[in-house]
Amino acid sequence: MRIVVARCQVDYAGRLSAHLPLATRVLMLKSDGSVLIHSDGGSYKPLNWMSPPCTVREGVAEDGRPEWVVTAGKTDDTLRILIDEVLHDTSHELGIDPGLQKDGVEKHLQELLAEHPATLSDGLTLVRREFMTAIGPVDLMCRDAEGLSVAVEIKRRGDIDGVEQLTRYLDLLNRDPALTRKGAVRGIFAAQEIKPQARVLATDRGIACALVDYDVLRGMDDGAEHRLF
Amino acid sequence: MRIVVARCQVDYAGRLSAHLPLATRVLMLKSDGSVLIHSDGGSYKPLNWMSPPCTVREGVAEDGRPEWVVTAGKTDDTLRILIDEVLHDTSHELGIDPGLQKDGVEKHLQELLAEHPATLSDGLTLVRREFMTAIGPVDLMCRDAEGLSVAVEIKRRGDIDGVEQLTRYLDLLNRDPALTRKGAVRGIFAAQEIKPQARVLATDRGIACALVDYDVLRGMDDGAEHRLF
DNA sequence: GTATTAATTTCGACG
DNA sequence: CGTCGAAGTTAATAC
Repeated sequence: MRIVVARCQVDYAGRLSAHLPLATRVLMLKSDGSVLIHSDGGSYKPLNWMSPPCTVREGVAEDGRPEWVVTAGKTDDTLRILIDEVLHDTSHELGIDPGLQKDGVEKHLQELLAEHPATLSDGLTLVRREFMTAIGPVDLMCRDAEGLSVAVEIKRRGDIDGVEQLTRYLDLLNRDPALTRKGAVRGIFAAQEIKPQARVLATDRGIACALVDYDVLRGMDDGAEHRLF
Repeated sequence: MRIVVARCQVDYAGRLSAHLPLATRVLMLKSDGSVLIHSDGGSYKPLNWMSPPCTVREGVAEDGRPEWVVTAGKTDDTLRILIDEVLHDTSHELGIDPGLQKDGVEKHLQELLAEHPATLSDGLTLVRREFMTAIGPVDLMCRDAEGLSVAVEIKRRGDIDGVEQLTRYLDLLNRDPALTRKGAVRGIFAAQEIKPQARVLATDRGIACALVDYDVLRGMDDGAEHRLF
């Protein structure tokens, strides 16, 4: 990993064209050839970058200033960094990283709701997780107290396309005589956060919305484990 | 901007929980308080980070090692960086960045197609760009050689949700007597790349697909400008 | 390897 | 200031 602080201009040509005027920035050159150009702000996204696999060629521009040309391996994307003044230049051996361990993403949410379906609607019991249909898997297929089938779509953030997805599933499921014997399949849209537009669309289509609290669910899970002893 | 290379452990608690085992990494501390933790690989995304606004508090862990605690302003997100050994530590004044100038995004695609609607379908002429409806603006509203209304949805990458979007527009537009006097409103799904599933869904719903070549369109635009002289 | 989906998405525009 | 849609999205996972 090489870290350079330099006054520079940058031009990118590839899927789009982009230009960075002369200013002081941090250039990160990773060992896989990838390059990141960071300013002192924004967020984790660099102002410009080149994704691996790619190679950096250090050359000299017409006016004699150093110019680094980064080219992608497969595509014809090109990143040109014209160096005006180098303020800092160091290299460090980092080694390979063991990587990030995550907990609390959508998969975990689905696991917890599969164990506690009644938190979505009273009397709900799980029939199957990842219930396969011709157009994809329904997150949870349940049955309510009256024996009616209920399809549950789970999102971390409930957006309009999640409602569309559940609608497609319901359209298909309601053509299945085995599922609709006692009545139409109901839909529940479950998420930690539901956008207003998504809620409106869901309600309009007769789909119930359920807000999910991950911490509460995890707490219930602990309780269940305790009761086993 | 402060750049630190250190052997460290990291723990994040917030929207999810995440952990990074002990390893050597690059820590970027931006002047707005945000922190990026980079390894020597991956892509432009850091292994872990904290978005601004946030504040870094440099403290000491129970065992005496330095521990940096980054807390978000509004939420209760917390990032803990336990420092095992500092290998490098420098600060640099970067100043505010003039920012990135882009060219070639969806807006430009829409501008070019508005000038050359016939490339989508023979005899097509533009009625209006950003034609407003109750559920949002239709990218291009056109008329074909027979005088029928044609709604065009433009995407850089044509995905299934783009087809859903156009379908919603068409449902609404086809209830407008002024538009449907000569017949139903047709739909054209235009994109630089159309995913197979999106194409199938569009075709199934009677929506035409049109592949758009940005470079060719830009070329036509140049030609048009030349012909003015 | 390809295609689909989630993401601590981030970022910009618009009402 | 929230909401909505695009992004050079990237990254993981299923097929």
